[in-house]
Amino acid sequence: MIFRINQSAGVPLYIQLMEQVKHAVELGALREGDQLPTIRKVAEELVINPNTVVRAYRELEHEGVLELKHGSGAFITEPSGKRAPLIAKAQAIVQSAIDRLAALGLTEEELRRIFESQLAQVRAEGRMEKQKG
Amino acid sequence: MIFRINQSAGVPLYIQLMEQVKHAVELGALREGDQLPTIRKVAEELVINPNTVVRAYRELEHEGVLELKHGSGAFITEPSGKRAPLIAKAQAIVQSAIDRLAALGLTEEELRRIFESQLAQVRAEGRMEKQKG
Amino acid sequence: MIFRINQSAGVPLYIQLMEQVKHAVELGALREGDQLPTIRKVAEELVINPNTVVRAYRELEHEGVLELKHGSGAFITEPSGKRAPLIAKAQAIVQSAIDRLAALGLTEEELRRIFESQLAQVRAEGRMEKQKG
Amino acid sequence: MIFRINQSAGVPLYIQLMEQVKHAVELGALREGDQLPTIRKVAEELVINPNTVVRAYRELEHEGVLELKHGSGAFITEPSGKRAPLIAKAQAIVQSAIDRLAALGLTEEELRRIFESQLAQVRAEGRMEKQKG
DNA sequence: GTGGTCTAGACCACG
DNA sequence: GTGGTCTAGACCACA
Repeated sequence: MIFRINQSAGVPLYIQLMEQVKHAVELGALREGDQLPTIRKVAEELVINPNTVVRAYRELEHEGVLELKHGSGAFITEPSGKRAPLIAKAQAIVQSAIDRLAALGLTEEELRRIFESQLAQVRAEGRMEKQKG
Repeated sequence: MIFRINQSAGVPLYIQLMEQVKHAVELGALREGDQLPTIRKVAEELVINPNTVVRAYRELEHEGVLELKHGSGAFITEPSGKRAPLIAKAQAIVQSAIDRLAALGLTEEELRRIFESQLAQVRAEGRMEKQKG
Repeated sequence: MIFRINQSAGVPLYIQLMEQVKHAVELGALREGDQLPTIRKVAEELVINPNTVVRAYRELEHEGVLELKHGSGAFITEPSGKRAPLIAKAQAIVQSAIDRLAALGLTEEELRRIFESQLAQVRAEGRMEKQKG
Repeated sequence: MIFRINQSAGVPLYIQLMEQVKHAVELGALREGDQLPTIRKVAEELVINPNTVVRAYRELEHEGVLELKHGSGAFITEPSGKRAPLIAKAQAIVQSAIDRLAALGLTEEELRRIFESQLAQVRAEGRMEKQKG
């Protein structure tokens, strides 16, 4: 697992780290029992505050994605490899939609706004899962 | 123009106001030269502090969406009514994609993560507009 | 006397009007006793609030540049045509300096900042006139 | 970086702060990556409200001069040290012109008006940079 | 510790 | 009546 961050993206660093772990888990790149790099190592590589990595790992632990074992490290807990094909399919759908939207000449910000507003609609209609299922 | 806010959404109020103005402009509901409700009126209607509205209007001014005229009011500057049909088409595309994704049983958060990661890819490949065109 | 204004320059409209009258007086285009266009006429031509013109004329009256005569109009009071050649010389000096600065590739904002900071220095050293002399 | 303000200059405090940061950047006194004093420290030193400093910093962020990093501070973004000698030359030109003008017996206000009108001419003729280059 | 958001309300400047 | 600036101070989020 190698992390990449964007210091000036507006997105909190710990969120960026969390997303990457989740993404890797969803794709099956990280599986149950796999060990994540140590907090110290991640912080050194990215030249960020160790507390930031601690926070990312803590939040992931709360979400049940990984488990922090004192003195031995952080390990993936979720048995989620089976979702990989489903995620792949979803990616294809999203990719196709974005391609069509980009062809319309929309900017990224507009696209994001439309996405969020349509999503809000679906949410309001209760047609969306809230927990994994 | 009537504003609606959600005090407990985690999203800053001034951002919510900004989004609504932008959205209205994109849809053509607000056109160049249209006057927005005064800062005080908005603040009173929503029962929020006028400074919060000031901030939303000022940021929109920075983005070139509106112009604040001292002593006379806030006016839309962007000539963007013609984008309405384009936006409508984009909404249809997004809606359809979200429907298919929701049917797969994905959660909102997963969907958002996939959307952002595919978007990042398109951005990296330079296939996306940065400014309105 | 024909006025021109820039609604979105950030500079108050009444200041813009004042500047134009003063400039015309300095150049000798307006002389003692000359009548200025009526407030109503100016307001109609520029499509601005008559109060704005009133304010410009009032401030100029305070500065002794013109005199408002009830029922008959606004008239230049200042006997300042003799400064015309001096102003012309000053314009030449400024023009030459600006040309050299523009050639250096400086932006307008940078130039203005440098101008103000050097001016502040001269002012601090007391080498500048405060009243006309 | 040490700030100085003039409470009774008519110029908004946040503008005064902005100018000083820009000036320091142009002169090379502040370089890319340099950290500015914290909002609270500036507010305490000048005995002004922290929000006023926030506004100055935020506007500078809009202009791309600095970057506010949540939780860690404000940092200069602009790579502009090489302009220092150019600015020094410009200052000399301006200083010389102002000296000659002051010798003519012009007041500060007249000088400023002439400066602005000649500048407007150069601008209209397109002989001036708009962006840094 | 940092910056980010928001409130409550004063006083000024512009049209 | 408009927007513009500033204060005093609370509470939250991030590193």
